[in-house]
Amino acid sequence: MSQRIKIKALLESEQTDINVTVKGWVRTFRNNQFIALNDGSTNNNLQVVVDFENTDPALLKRLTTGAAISVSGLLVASLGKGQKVEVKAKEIEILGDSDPEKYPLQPKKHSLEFLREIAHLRFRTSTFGSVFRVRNSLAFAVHQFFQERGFIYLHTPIITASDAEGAGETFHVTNFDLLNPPKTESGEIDFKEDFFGRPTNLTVSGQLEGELGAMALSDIYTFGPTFRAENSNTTRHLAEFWMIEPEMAFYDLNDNMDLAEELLKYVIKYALDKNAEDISFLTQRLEDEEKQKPQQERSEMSLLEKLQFCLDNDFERLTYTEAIDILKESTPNKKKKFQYPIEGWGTDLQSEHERYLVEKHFKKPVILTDYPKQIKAFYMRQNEVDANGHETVRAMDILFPGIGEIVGGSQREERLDKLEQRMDEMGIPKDELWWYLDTRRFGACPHAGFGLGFERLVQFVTGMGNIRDVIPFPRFPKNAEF
RNA sequence: UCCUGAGUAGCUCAGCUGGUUAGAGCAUCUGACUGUUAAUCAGAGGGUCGCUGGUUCGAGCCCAGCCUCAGGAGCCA
Repeated sequence: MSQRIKIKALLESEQTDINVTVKGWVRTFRNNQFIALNDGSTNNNLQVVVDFENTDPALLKRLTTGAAISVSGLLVASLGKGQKVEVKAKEIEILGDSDPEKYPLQPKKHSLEFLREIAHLRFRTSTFGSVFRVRNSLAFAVHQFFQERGFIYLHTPIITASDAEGAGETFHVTNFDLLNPPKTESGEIDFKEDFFGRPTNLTVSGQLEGELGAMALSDIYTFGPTFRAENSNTTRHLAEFWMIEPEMAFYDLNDNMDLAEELLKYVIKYALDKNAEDISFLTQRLEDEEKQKPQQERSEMSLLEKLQFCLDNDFERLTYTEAIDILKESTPNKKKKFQYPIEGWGTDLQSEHERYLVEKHFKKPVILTDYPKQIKAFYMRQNEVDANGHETVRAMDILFPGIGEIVGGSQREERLDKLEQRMDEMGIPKDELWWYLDTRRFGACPHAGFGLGFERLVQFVTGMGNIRDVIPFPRFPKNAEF
């Protein structure tokens, strides 16, 4: 018996009239003779032709949607129009039956909402097959990008006692009996008795530890899961998501922006090359979906065009202050179309403002820098006070069309006195972060880094509207199934 | 968490101003056909109308509470 060949390789094969063995899952069985077989190696199905007149009817009945089968036969040029080659089956073995009365996936269109409820089976659909092949390519490309540039992949802890954002809602980690935790004499929970001897939580970011690595290895990156216990119910938030966080010694904010832009273009290019068929399928899927919408809400560019456009154009870079000026003078602001009118300098931009800048004004990815100090984290490097008395920090956010903030980063504050002063102002406990402050005591140097939300990147490249559809098993409020 | 909308067959939905046996398309099953591309044609089966309570002679429809989902907002990646 010939060895099993994956369908992707088989469809690309130049040879015909050879014996092959393929294994996969039945998508459809048409006309009692045509099996559309898929094994996940490609979005395309292989057509297997069954000689139904000389095949046991009992076997034909078991060729149902979802069944796992093994087929041996002759690879031949197809007589039909939909495909170049097909396999004339000589031998079919049912490896796993699939009861059509109970199998939830039908040979028809399903809503993404329904498929989310059967996330364990949705990999078997064309859409999710493509999404997760693209996700895989993007993850690989991230590693390749950094490895080519001599970055060290650093594993930062999942369980930590620190909270990098200062205020992010965290998931607690404990092995206490929650109904009966040890108490101190004053009646409070006694964390000295807990597993780690102190309160701990799942990490919200590997940044602080990443900085420690960069202060010796020069260029590091992390790529791992992070956790936020925020009750966010949106198409852009998850309780468990993957983040890429490079941290570079001797980088300033411009170097940081250059690297981030280069990374994004590199991984998008990689996916476009590697997953051309998947992205073309997803482009078509999105187009079909957009046809349902009124003309005004449809996007001007197709998914493929959007990705190509992103590669071909420099991201627009401007300061927060410049952005405020543009927004102040913008038509929607003057016509009072913004739900939150631009009042003046100092408040954070709302989603509608970011969308205006990216989707209407510049019509391309935008990097905003130098945000007001008050709305950003303690570790961002402080700028000199400007002529208008504005206090800003060396922060940068990359905004993408349809996604919003995809990257957030900054040049870090390396000056111990400035950093401590800021921590005091913001009520960050210095004693708990003694190890972080040590990097400013011993051989401090200018450095910078950013965080890239991996799922938001996958959303952008696949065109999927809901972030819950670009991670295999999404974690969000009231849901931890699978 | 807030705002808006939704929850009716396996899926996608319709169901009027409250009225007696709750419908369609697709899927499934049975039969026919056999080079199909989400095959086609004929027929059949399939429902705790999200849950709990209330109003009413009578509730899928009205009211209250709860649950879940979707879109938007906030928080952010």
